[in-house]
Amino acid sequence: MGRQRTKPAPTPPTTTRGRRTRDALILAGREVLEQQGWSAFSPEAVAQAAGVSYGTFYTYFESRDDLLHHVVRSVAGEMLASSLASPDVVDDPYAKLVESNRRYLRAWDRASKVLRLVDQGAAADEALRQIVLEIREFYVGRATKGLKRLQDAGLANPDLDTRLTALALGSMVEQVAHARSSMEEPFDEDMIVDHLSRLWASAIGLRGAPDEAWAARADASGGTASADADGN
Amino acid sequence: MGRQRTKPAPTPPTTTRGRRTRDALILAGREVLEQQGWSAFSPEAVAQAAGVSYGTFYTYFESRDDLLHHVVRSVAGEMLASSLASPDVVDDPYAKLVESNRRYLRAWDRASKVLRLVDQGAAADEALRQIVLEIREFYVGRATKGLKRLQDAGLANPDLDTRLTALALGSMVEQVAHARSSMEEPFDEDMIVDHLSRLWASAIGLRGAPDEAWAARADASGGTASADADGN
Amino acid sequence: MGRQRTKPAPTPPTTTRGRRTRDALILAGREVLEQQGWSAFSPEAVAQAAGVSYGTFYTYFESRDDLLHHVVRSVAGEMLASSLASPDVVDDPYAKLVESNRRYLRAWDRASKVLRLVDQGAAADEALRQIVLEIREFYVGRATKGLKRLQDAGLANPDLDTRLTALALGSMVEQVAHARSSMEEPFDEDMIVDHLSRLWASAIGLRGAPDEAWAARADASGGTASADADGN
Amino acid sequence: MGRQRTKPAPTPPTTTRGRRTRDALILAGREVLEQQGWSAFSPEAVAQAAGVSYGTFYTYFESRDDLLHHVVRSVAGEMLASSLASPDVVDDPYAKLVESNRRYLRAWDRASKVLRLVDQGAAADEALRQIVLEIREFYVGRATKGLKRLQDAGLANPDLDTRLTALALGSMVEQVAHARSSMEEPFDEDMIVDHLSRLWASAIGLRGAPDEAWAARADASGGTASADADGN
DNA sequence: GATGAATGAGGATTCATTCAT
DNA sequence: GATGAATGAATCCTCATTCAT
Repeated sequence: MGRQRTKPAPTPPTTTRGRRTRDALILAGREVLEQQGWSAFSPEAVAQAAGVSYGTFYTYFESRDDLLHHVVRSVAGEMLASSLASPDVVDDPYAKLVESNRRYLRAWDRASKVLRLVDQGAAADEALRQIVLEIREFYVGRATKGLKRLQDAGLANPDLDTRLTALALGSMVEQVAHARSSMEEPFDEDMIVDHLSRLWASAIGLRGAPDEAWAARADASGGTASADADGN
Repeated sequence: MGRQRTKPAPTPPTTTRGRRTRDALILAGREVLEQQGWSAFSPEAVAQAAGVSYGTFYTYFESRDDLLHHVVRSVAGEMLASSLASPDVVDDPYAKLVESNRRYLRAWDRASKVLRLVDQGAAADEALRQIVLEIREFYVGRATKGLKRLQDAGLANPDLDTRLTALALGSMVEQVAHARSSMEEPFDEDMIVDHLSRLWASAIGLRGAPDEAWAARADASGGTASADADGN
Repeated sequence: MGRQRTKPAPTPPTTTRGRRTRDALILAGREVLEQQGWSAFSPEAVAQAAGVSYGTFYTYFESRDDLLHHVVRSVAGEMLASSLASPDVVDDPYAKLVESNRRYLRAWDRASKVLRLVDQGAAADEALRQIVLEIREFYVGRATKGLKRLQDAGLANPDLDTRLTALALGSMVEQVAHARSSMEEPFDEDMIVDHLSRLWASAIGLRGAPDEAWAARADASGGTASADADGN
Repeated sequence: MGRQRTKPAPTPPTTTRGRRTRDALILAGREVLEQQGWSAFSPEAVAQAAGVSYGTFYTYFESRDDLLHHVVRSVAGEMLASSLASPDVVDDPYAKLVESNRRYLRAWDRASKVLRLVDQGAAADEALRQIVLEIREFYVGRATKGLKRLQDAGLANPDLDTRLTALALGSMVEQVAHARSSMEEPFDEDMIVDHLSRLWASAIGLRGAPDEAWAARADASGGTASADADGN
C-alpha cells in the first residue's frame, strides 16, 4: 500500500470553451493521423493543428496514447453508428446487399486510415487492436447471419461455410475501400458498389441477382474450359 | 577544389563472411519488422537480432532506411519469385485458379506484415510505396488478363469490368491472408483456398466451377427472395 | 504473457574506457548532489560535470533515479567500509569510544549530504530510504551491543535502556556532523570529537572517563541546585 | 511616462473570507509538504488541498516560493511560540531540563519535516535557510546560557565548552525527534523524554540528577575497564 | 572489418504562471 | 474575487548516427 504517485487523470472540461478545445484536439488528432500518418502524430503537431499550444494538449489528455484512444474510439463509434443508422426499408435481398455494401464502403473509406494504422502501429496496445477486431467482428458476424438466413430460405448456395464466406466477402469490400485511396483507380463509388454487390451476390449464388442469368445459362454451354482462370 | 566529404557509401561486401553478415542483417531486419513491428525496427535491435554489434550495421547500410529498402525488396522479390516459379501444367481453369489462390495466399501470408507496414509507416518514402503498388499491380494485372481471356472464351461472365473485378477478388484473397494472422479463425489453409476459389469462380460465373450446379438451378427456383442478403 | 516492451537495462561497460566513463558519472553525480543539491541533480548537469554529453548518461544508466541508486549505494558502501576497516587495537573503552566517534563523524561528514537528501527528497523510493535506515541501524545496533557489554562489565550505568541510549547518542554525533557543514561553527574536528566522546562517556556513566572526577565529587557538594538547567 | 507594468503584488485580504482562504492555503501548503514532500508541493496540489481552484492561489501569493516562505514562517513561529509560552515555575534544574526537553521534542516533532525539507531543498534560498539557522540558534543559545549558569553555580561540569555542549545535546534531541517518525522505534514520548533528560544531565554532570548516584560511586569501583565502549 | 562508446537533435511531458470569462 | 483553461520554458529520455580503438 505504498503511496502511489499517479498522475491525476485530466478531468473532463467543465466549461463550454474547454469542451470545444478538447473536441478540436480529438478532431485534429484524427486529421493528422489520416493525412500525415503515424510519424506525424505528435502532441505538438496535433496541438498546432487544433490551434492551441502544446501545453494545452496535456490539459485534456494524459499522453499521446491517451489521445490515440480517444481518436480510435471516435472513429470506431462513428463507423458503427453509420451502420446502425440504416432505414432498411427494402425487402429485396439484392437491394439490401447493395445498400449494405455502399454503407460499408463509405464507412471504411473514412475509417480505414486510422484503423489500419492501429492494426499495425499500436502493436503494443492490445486494447486498441481489440477495437479493430470488434469492428470487423460486427460486420462479419452480421454478414454471417444474413447469409445463413438466405441459405435457410433457399436463396443462397447452401454448400458455403457461412462464416468463412462472410469473412472473405467482407474482406473484399474492406480491402477495396482501402485500395481506393492508395491506388489511383478511376472507379467511382457507384461502379464499385455495383461490382462488389454483383460479385458478392454471384459468389453466394444469390437468387434474383443481376448476373443470375449468365450463371443459369451454364448448362446450355457445352464448351470445355480452354482459357486460364488466372494469368500466372 | 575542396574534396567532397561524402559519407563513404557502404561497399558491397567482398568476402564471403561479409556477405553472410549482410544477409543476416537483412533477414534479421525482416524478422524484427514482422514480429515486433515498426517501433522495434531500430539498427540496434536488428544488429542484435543478427548477432552483430551496433556499429557493424553501418558497415553494410547507409542508414535505417537503407536497410528497410533492402528488406522490402527482399520480401517483394521473394513474393514475385514464388509466383513466377510455377510449373503451371494444368489446363483446367478452376484448377489453375485454385493453385493460383493457394500461392497468392501463402505469399501474402509471409509478405503481408512487412508490406502493410510499409504501406503506412513509410508514407514519406515514395520509392517504397511504389514497390507495394507494383506488387499489387502485378497480381491485379495478371488476374485482369486471365479474366479477359475467360470472358473471350465464353467461360466467364462478360458483363464484369475485368480490372475492377480482378482488383476486388484479389483484394479478397489479400485481406483474408492478412486477417488469418490477426484473427484467431480456425480455418486451415485448404478450407480457405477452397472457399476463396469457389467464391472467386462463382463471382465471375466461371463455367465448370464446383458451385455451378447451384447457380444453374436458378431458373428452376421460382421463389421470391424473402430473406436478408445481409443482416444489417 | 503479453510481450513486455521493457527498456533494456544498460549493460555494464566491457571496455576500460566505458568503465572509466561510468565511474566518472557516478562520481560527478555525487558531487553535484553534495554541492548543488537535489534540484541540480539532472542528467544533463551530471553529464556535464563528468565531461561527457548527456546522451552518454543513458549509455550507462536507465534514468536519473538509476544513477541516484548507484550514487547512494556508493556513498553508503564507502561509509560502512570506513567503519569496518578499523584496526581496533586499543583496549581502553574510552579510547575506543573516541576512535569510534572520530570515524563516525568523518564518515557522516562525507555522507550526510547525500543520505539526508535521500531521507527526504526521494520520498517515493522506498528502496533508497531503506539504505539510510540500514546504515543507522548498523551504527545504532553496534553501539547498543557495546553499551550492553559495558553495563554487564559494571562499567556503565545499568539503568539505561541500551537501545534508546545508543540511538540518542548516535543521533547526537550524526546531527553534529551535519550541523558542522551548515552552521559556520568554529570548532575543529579534534575539539568536537573530544566533547562528543566526553559527553557520551559521562552520559552513560563510563568508568574511567575524563570527566569522572567531577561526577565522583558529587556527594561532596551539599548545595541545592539553584540555577537553570536550561535557559528557557 | 510609460506606466510600469509590474505584477500587482497580492494585497493582504481585506475580507474575512479572504483571510480564511489565505490561511487555508498556508495550512494546506504545510500539510502537503509534511505528508507528501517536496515534489508534491505545487500550487495546484496546495490549492486542491485547500479546496480552492488553481487560479485562486495567485490571488494570495506571488509565487510558489512566496507560499513556501509563509509556510516556513508559520512553522517557525509556532515552534518558537511553543517554547516561549512556558510557565516555567519550577525551580529544580533537572525538572526544568525535563520540561524543556519535552517541549523541544514535541516542537521538533511537528516542525522537523518542514524545516529539514527547507534545509536542503531550498539550497538557493538564503532567506529560508536563515530561518532554520535562527531557530537552531535560539535553542542552542538558550541552552548555552543555561549551561553557563549551571557551571557558574557549581552544578555542572565546568570543563565543558558551553556552546559546543549545548549544540551537541540539542542536536541529540533534535535528531531523536526526527528519527522517531522515520524509524519505527517502539519508544513512547515519556520514555524518550526521560532518557534524553538523564543522558543530558549526566553528560553535563548535573548535580541532583537521577543518575548521579551511579556516577558518584565511581571511586568505589576499582575495576579496570575491560569491555568495549563501542562494538565496532 | 568489427566493436561498442559517444553524440545531440528531436520528441514527450511537467508545471509555474498568466489570462479570459 | 474566483475560476479553470491556456501557455511555453524547462526537463527527461530516445535513438539514429558517428567515431575512436
